[in-house]
Order: sequence, then structure tokens, then C-alpha cells
Amino acid sequence: MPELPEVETTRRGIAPHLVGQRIERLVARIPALRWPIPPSLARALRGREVHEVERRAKYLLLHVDPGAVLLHLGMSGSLQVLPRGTPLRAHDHVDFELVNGQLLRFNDPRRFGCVLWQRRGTTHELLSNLGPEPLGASFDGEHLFRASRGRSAPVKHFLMDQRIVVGVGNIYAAEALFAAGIHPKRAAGRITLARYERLATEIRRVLEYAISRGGTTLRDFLAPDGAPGYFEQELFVYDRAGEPCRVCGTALRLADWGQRQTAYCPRCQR
DNA sequence: CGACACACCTGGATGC
DNA sequence: TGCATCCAGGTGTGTC
Repeated sequence: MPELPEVETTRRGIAPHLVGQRIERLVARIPALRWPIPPSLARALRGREVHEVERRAKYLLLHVDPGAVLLHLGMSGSLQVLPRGTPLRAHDHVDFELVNGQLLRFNDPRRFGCVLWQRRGTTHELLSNLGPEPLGASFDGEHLFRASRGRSAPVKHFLMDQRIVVGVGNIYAAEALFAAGIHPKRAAGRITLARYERLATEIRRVLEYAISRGGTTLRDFLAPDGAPGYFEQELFVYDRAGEPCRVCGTALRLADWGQRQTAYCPRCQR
């Protein structure tokens, strides 16, 4: 489900309810999501105050004194702040119960998400090989250009590689490539610096705009307050194969590779 | 190192 | 209505 805008929307939704609050108890109803939930996590969190809720790539970090809870929403995860005692629904796997009577609830039907622990002063292995934040200062067209030299993979795959740049998944890769006029199957290594500069600009713009709209709700993404994202209504290509291009009217096509689907405009994207 | 297929898992949409 | 099949916002792992 969530790419950077959805994770950032989640962060903004939960942070005001968590920062400054104490965790009384961790309730894990299953032993593992994508990986086992560390058995020691409950003890590490008991009585701790949350100082900060940070986003790195598509991960969220709940910082407490001895370290941070590392959360990933996978494809289908979501977080909500609710009153303690709120009845459980299917796939409510983990609760962080707060002293103030609220709780942070992690729901994830497909269980591709994770709840892990990062000790203070260390960087979790999952975070150690990540590329720059697309909304940060060290991300630009030159970075993409340099990183792509010699690469034959389609530029869309290249953009979705979190070692190159983080936070861009299937929706926003497709949208940014459309906005930049670049064909998703073009070899990453055969794109000019000028075009990568345009692409970097469009990645930023699309992500920032999507955040301002509360993310994209395709099937089930809801912000922690239960509100859907409104960016879906403004998608240009994602999930629109066969429909007319919003710019030139040409029927959008589906890139003919196996795994993740990619719609594009054969006229606007070269 | 890079490219690629596959794995994990459930639920919703589709087609017969 | 029931059942099989396919697809989905991610990403680590194994193979070549």
C-alpha cells in the first residue's frame, strides 16, 4: 500500500498523539509479521516516553530513550490511534498501549510489514543501504544520472530501487515518469543529465503534492484519523491503462513486462 | 556488482 | 452461488 506520501501522512497523523506520551504496554497478538517481533521489545518499551516519530524512507521510527521501534507498513499495513478498549478487527496485530488511555494499533492483512527494534546509537541493517530522501537536499538529477551510468534496467525499476532513492514505489514512479515525459522501459543508463534533472524535479513535485492531498487511497489506505487520501483522483497514468491520456488523449498502454504493471502514454513518454 | 524470478500473505475483483 | 484464478501500494533473498 504505502509509498512515501502515505507513510508521511501516517507519521503526521500519529505523531501528535504519541510524542510526549508514555507506553504502558506492548501487546503483540502474533509472534511475527515479516520477521519475528523481538521478544524483548515489550520490556524495552515499558514505561518509556516517545520523544519523536521519524520517517526514513518508508519506515517509521518511534524514538524512546533506549532506541526506536522500527515500523514498516509493507503493502497493506496501517496505523491508527484509538481509545484503549476499542474492539479488535481482523488483522489487528500489535497495540502500543499508552498511559493516557489511548493506543497505537498496527493492522496489516498481508503481514508484509514489520515491527522491529533499533538500539540507540546504531543503525538497523534495513536502513543501512538506503539512498537519499527524495525531498532532501542531497537528491537531484545529477545523483540519478551518476547512479544510473552503465545500468541497463528499465528506469522505472531503477527509481524503485531504494538504494538509489527511497520512498518511490509503483504509483509514484509511474506518475513521475509520466510527468517527466520519460518512457518507463527506457534503460536507466541511457538517459541524459538534463532529463534526470527534470525527473528529479517531478519526483519531488509529485511526492509533495501527494502528501498535501493525504496520499493515495486505491483500495484501503486510510490516514490514522480514518480519512482517505485524495491523490487517487489526480493520477495521470497509474491504474489507467486503456483510458485516455489526460494530456493528449492517446490511449494509455501497459508496459509489457511481467511483474508490476505500469501504464504509460506512448505519445507523451519517450 | 547487476538483473531477474521468486518468496512472503490475505482479500477483492473477475470469469466461468 | 461457488470456486478457481489473478492481481495488489514492498522488498529481501537466491540464482545466474
